[in-house]
Amino acid sequence: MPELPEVETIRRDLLRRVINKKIIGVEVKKVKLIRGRTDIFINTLKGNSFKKIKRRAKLLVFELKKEYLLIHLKMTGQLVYQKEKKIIAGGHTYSGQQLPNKYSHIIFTFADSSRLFFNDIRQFGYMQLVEKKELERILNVYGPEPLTKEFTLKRFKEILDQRQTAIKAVLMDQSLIAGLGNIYASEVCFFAKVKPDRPVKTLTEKEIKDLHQGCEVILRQAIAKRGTTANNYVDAFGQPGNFINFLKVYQREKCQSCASVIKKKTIAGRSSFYCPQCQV
DNA sequence: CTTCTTGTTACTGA
DNA sequence: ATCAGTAACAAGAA
Repeated sequence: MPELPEVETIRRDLLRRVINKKIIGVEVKKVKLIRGRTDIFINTLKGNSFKKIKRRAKLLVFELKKEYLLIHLKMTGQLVYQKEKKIIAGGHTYSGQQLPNKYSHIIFTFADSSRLFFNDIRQFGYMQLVEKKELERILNVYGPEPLTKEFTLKRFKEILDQRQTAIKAVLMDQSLIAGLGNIYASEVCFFAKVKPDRPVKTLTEKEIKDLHQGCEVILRQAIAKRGTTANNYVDAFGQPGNFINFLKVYQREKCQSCASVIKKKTIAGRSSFYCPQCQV
């Protein structure tokens, strides 16, 4: 499930490969993954090029000459970049995984014959063209980016203030804090030694401080390890992330710190993992 | 066959 | 009007 570290990894992977390359082909195999009109989508992208790639929460923003292409991977979306197919002896094509596959729903071809595949098993992800005004309206709904300096302890306290719900629900709410999903919200709670179902109003000063610090520490570590492949996430080169080896509680059977059996409980409609020994 | 997976949103009720 | 909780979406794995 791509969350902030996974989406950021893809963004950085793609930066040097696709920026300013002319898009010469746009193949749409599944119209439902495009929000808005498909003909406008294709006509706008053909001959265009990406000037910048930004990320807000889990949303990728590709800046075109005039408009913006939004890409959300939701749960099973992949963005995989491949250079021109190499033909080896015997006529077989060589590449890591053979693309396109049956889940490659949208394919961009660049002038140098390299391609960008949008794969999505469950077809929840989407691409959408927006004008600047609409972009601002969409991005304004998100809470602060946890890896920027606007995410101060003071701001975090303001976000928690007066809230009548569990800490993990707050961490996962994109309108309050941008980019954390089920995996990293669970890991941040472990970092702060706080049970995910703790009502926000019962948190101590130190716990709040640790939760705030945990957001930054966990996300930075996860980016350094190129994200978590718990299911089918891959980076822009089709490679899995390595942070799964560093997860403390998410989908673990035993606590990586004290070997207690990890407990599982549904919070805010999502399965939450925690150590009954380490977390209070 | 049933159950489980999760990001986002529409909807419901307080 | 605001906030919190939940069902629904969808398709594949076990």
